[in-house]
Amino acid sequence: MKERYPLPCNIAQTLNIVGDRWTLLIIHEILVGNTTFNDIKHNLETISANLLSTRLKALEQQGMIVSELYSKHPPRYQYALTKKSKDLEPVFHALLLWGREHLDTCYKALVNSDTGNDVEIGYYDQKTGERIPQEHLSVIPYEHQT
Amino acid sequence: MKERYPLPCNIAQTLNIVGDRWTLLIIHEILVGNTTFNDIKHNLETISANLLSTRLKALEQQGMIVSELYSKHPPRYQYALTKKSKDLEPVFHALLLWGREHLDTCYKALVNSDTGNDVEIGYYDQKTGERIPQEHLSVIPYEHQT
DNA sequence: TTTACTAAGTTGATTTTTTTAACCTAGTAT
DNA sequence: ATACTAGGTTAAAAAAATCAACTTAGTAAA
Repeated sequence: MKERYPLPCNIAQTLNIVGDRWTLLIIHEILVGNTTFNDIKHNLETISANLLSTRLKALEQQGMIVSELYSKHPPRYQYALTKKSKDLEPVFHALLLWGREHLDTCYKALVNSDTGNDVEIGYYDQKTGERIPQEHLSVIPYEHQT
Repeated sequence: MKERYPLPCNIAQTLNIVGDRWTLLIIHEILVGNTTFNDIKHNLETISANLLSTRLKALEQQGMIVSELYSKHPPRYQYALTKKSKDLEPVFHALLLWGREHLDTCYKALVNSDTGNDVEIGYYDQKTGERIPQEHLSVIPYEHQT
């Protein structure tokens, strides 16, 4: 595995996996239910077949997706997300909300289906469940396992 | 402006602005306080000077950063984030947390500075302030302004 | 006052990635 | 028999990124 960003940083290392052109959009298509090669290809409109093929293979190698034969005769595949890529949802939501705020033309909103109100991202203490104000967030070095 | 991803999707349009190689990492460097050309360059290690130069110009055109002369003699510039790019913080936090969970070697953690506990991303209703469980989140089309 | 060094880049050549376009193999449908 | 669809592959061309050298203006040291 060649590393594009050889930096000791979660963000850089995460982008080594999902930061290639089209990759996040491909995962997002599968997430919203477009599971076959052509579904994805048609929805992403301008992606080329060979690049989609390359990306799907790389994602499978990374354990981000699995491909399964859903029809033997004729052979037809469909792609499914693993937990690893489903866990990107907050990234997608964060990008969507940024777009809602800052794009000239916004296409989607994230709402509370109970109230119809707009949703915002917040930070919560994993143990106490309490909401944490921005000022109390702290990025700390994490001594890692070898 | 040539659009890389010509799709009616907040995520694609947002990635048209910040999805180019190195771009998010450059913004992140400025966010953590590395404000001069060489600060950024040295911290990103393998980025080339011309690409950094190109990206900074594009980001300035997009209103993501501003450059200011901080020394007239000799002329020295430093880059600062605008609200537009500061609002990417949830994206960075989401990427960091994904890395914390899924990278083989994780470098950083996001904690509650009061308790030292790990932080997780959650969603709350903009009006009521209540926390919203995943199942009640809904992405809806947003009729946009011309 | 020549030499070396730093900040903040620019320029041009090379390499890597992406895109474009054509092609392929099964199987289906008409 | 002909056309069409799913799910790709291959090769060539174009675009983007990297590498290496160079620039300009100022500072510092000998």
